Amino acid sequence: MVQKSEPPAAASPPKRRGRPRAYEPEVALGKALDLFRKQGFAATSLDDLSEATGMNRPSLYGAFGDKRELYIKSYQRYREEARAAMVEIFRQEMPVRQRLERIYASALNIYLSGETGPRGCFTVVTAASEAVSDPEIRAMVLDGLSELDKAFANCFRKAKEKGELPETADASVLAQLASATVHTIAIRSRARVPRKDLEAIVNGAIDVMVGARN
Amino acid sequence: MVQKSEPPAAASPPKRRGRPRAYEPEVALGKALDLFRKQGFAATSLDDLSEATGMNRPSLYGAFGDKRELYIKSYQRYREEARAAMVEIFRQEMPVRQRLERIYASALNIYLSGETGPRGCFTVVTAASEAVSDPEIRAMVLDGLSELDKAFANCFRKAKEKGELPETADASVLAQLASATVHTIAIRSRARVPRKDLEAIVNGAIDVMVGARN
DNA sequence: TGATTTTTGTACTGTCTTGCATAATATAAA
DNA sequence: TTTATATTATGCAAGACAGTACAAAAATCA
Repeated sequence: MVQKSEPPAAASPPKRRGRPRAYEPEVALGKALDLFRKQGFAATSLDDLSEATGMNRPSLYGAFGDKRELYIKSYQRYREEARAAMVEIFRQEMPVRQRLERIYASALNIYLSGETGPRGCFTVVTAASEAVSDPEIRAMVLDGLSELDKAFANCFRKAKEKGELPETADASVLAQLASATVHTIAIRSRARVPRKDLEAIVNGAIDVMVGARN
Repeated sequence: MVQKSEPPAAASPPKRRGRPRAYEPEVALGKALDLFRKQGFAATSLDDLSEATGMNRPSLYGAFGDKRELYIKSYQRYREEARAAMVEIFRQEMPVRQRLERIYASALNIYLSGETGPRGCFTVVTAASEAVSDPEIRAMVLDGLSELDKAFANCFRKAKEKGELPETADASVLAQLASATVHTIAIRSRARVPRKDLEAIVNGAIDVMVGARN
């Protein structure tokens, strides 16, 4: 029930009035995200979240609002992390094949990590569950799906410009295949398909998308 | 709370002793499946199931066991239906492209139907949720995933034999792409991506897999 | 008709759940 | 030292939940 009683230790000590927080919101949100990813929304109780974050229930409400709001904030955090990883991979110049390999390696690392089981893709997990009945969550999931599509489309468009792909290649069709490959490994990782099988799927898909390695 | 009070009306009236059932197990299981697909395991209460099936809770227990057993039986029912649809499509001889079109059309019909929202693919939904923590359910999901892979692999192998695909085509790689396409439309359908977008994804994928239509 | 069997319907138990009210605690400001 | 403020911790209230016990009901069999 204690997260780490050290004072914030942030760069600027803000000299806040009142009793100091016993938690760091960033850390707590990360813990909540981990739990939601593992168990889903409905199967995760506030007591579970309280234990995982080291915050008691009233503090959770004060910091993040009710369970649904906490879920939404957890999802936004997830998206930020995923986007950061993507941006990092897109910053440098490199051949398409290599870029795709990096993207899928990053995705596999994210999906397969987790102490008590593979964490999978939170967008996919949320699409399968809460997105159906909650319009606001659904809108976020749709945005997440299309962000991935767009990133891949961009990737293939650039490759065409650089002459790495034939002029006849359809960037958006390839992008949807690339997204589909992400989705299939996200699903399979949840069912604990071994990493090497997932890597084989990725390699086969890359060969089809950009041509087999000479 | 009443499913239809008519007597079984089945082909052979079995003359069972005791008070007759007020429900038909097959019908009730179908209703339970519908609800589980829509809401998932954790978000579905026994009261919900009781209302949907027209059976009261004790009858549910008597007929199907506890909630988890009912979920498992619902999933098995789903698989039987999915398999029946597949077998039907594989019975007749036809070109690969047409067979793929039929398979995806059938999948889309299953995923998009549902009065209160798209029902999606129960294998995918279950993989994302219960499969992580429940080994028995996970085993069933893995079986479902590989059954689809195998069906597609068979389809492509036959196509190679008939000369519809080049000898260099890798049936198992194509099969995993075909499965990935099923998974991506299953996910997207849950986020209520419009049917025509899903059809575009399917058509693009088919073109990549078996070559664009002249 | 009465006994037997099977299922239904009601009600109950104990646990878990969410959300909040209230008091105790720890800090800064006056 | 006192006061104001922000947070923690305890605990409560109302309801949802899973699962079961038990009596009433509806059929067959003797």
